[in-house]
Amino acid sequence: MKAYLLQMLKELALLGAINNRVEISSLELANQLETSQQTASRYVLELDKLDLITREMGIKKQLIQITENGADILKEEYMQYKHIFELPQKIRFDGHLVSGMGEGTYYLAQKGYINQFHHHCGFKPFPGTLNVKIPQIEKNKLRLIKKFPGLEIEEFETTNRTFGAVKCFNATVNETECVLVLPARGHYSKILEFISPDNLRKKLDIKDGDPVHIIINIEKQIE
Amino acid sequence: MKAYLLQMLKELALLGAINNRVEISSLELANQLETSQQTASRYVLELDKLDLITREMGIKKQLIQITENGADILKEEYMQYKHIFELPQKIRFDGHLVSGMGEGTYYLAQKGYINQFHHHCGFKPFPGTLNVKIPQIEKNKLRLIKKFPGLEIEEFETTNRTFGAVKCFNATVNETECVLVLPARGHYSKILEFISPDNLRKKLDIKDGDPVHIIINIEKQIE
DNA sequence: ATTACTAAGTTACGAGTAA
DNA sequence: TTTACTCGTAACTTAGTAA
Repeated sequence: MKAYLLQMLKELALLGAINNRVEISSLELANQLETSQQTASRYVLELDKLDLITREMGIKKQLIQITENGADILKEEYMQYKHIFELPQKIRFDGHLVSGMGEGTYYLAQKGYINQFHHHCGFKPFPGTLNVKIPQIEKNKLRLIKKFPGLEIEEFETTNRTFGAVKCFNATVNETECVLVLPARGHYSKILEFISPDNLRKKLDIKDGDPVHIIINIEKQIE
Repeated sequence: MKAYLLQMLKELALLGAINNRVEISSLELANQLETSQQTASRYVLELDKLDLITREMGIKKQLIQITENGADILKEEYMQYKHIFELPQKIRFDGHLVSGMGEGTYYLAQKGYINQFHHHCGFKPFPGTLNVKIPQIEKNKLRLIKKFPGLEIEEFETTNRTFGAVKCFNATVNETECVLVLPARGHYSKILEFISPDNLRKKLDIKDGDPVHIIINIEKQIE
């Protein structure tokens, strides 16, 4: 997202456009942003196109309201600032247990991962990940987590293929300590994968669909 | 300030550059910001020129630290987001009493102001403002206050000159209710002016140099 | 490896203006 | 009054490089 559009979105939020439609002309917006009416108008059109705001044409002025997508972007921004100025905090997710397709087992059978996990985390992971699906709305938290260094497990190659780098964060699932593993690059999945020396599914005594509460510690690194 | 520079400044803050020098190459910054190495390099130069960061050239990479000016800008941004998502909050200042140059008395002798104050605030202001000097570091709070609508007293003209619009906010000075008056446009002064139906200086029993504690209510409008 | 210059390409801006 | 188009110009970006 372009930085200048974020600026405008924030301005609209300050004017109360998150929970209400706000009646504001492009000229008024231009004055707030110290730009021209034309540019403000263009920004509004761009935000609309990106589905970050909705517009209706009022009798004279336009009525603008920020969409959920738009509010999500601002929330993420807010969380970033919070992390800059507030004490390091934990990030919470509510999700529910799902079955992996066995990929976890496949990956955790790779020596390249096992050895690095053992070296950095001090345990040999149970062969298989605990998979938790998180709601779409939490995706901004995920993006935030990825901004933090965590503990990086380097990529490696076998004779067959390359295994990408992953990032690890200390976490708890239903108050039980374990380690979140995220791909270091690439896209966001709605499935979080956790590893542990134990069989987490048994230890937690949970089955598919059960709600789980996750806390990710983004500050303290493993070891 | 340009929106894209703010973005970079925030990125540096997330990397811990507010309280420490951070060793980071322009290429690494470029990857974080999803732009080119050249652009990241240019941003760094611009931020340095604006005195928002300091730089040293390390053995290979540059060492970057955010200056107080830079941190102030980020803090203000943070406060804006806070106001978007948190419950309306009051803004506090600590300052000390100073003498006006008699301008307050002059302005408050103008019918154009008196009538509008009376109409909107329900009282005839005591002829003279209470002037409080606030520290330089609080200037970002002032900028934030100005983002809120408050109650606007319109500009008016006399035969001699034009008197600019002002914004009013409910406030307390040492727990005594009064009204903050700020010029609606133009620059920030380090002197806050308060009006009240009473002679505040007598009512509060304070003299020049005495510390005063101010709370500004940016949400609730007068009447 | 770095940083950062130049030059050319791309995008954004806003005056003028229509609807 | 509005919103938003066109289009000339200003600003920003980046490939190619030098140091």
